[in-house]
Amino acid sequence: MFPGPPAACQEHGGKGRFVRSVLERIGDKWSLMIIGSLHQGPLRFSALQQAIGGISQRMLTLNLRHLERDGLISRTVYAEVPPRVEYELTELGHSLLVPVLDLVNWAADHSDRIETQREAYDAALEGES
Amino acid sequence: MFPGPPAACQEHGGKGRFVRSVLERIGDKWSLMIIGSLHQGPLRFSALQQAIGGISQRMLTLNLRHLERDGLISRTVYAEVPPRVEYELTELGHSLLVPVLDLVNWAADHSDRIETQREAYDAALEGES
DNA sequence: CTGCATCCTAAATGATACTG
DNA sequence: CAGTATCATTTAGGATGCAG
Repeated sequence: MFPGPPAACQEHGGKGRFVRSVLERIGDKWSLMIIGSLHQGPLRFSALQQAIGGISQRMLTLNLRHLERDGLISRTVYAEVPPRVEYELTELGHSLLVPVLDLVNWAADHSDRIETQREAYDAALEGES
Repeated sequence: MFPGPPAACQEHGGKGRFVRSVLERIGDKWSLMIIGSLHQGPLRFSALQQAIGGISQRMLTLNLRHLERDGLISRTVYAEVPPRVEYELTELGHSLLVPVLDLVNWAADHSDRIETQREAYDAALEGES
């Protein structure tokens, strides 16, 4: 399943085979934000789309299926009109929520510093050319 | 810079504007693994490529530039023959390392359970069709 | 060894229209 | 409302060749 011959994350014993695919899922463009958006409880499809902002209906659907496949979120359909579908973190998803929120908080705490770094980097490039 | 009109991660005050771009960088397919691979100290280009496994030269170069631009890693060129280039986490990168390693450890701890979930999900789909 | 440039393919994503 | 399906576009990614 993994192309490279050497271990992906050798620091975690021999079972690192799947660690990589898990990281790839977590490292999806939207997964972190989806999981983070569900931290306070279940949300329905449209609410989730609003909370994330900028994600298309198609991408949200696809990513939700992926996360559901991995057992990180659950999908509940209510037989009503109009139909209502709620997504919620599973127990497994909640355990992932802890490190994910740490990461989101880190991003929030350091976002302006990174912004500064980017500007400095870009400015230095202009000076070279 | 962000398409969606509503706040990206509203749970973090008004400065959530850049949080999203930071999360997108962190959520890059390779960034997590690159940062994780540097946790024990500096690595040169080829060593990094081996440690990650499966990443092409081009992608590694590009991702390293991105991380360098964000001030997360530093690039040091040694004037030798053959040339040697070492990449190392900056102070900012080290602070990110903490939550990143938590995430990697989570992935390692739960990879087999997720693998099971995936198989169950796929099996259930076959039963439907 | 490092890494940039180029070409080319595969995958991700957006827009739109349509269905239960 | 919550999708699915399709098409068109963009982007990521790999392969190769060349340069410092």
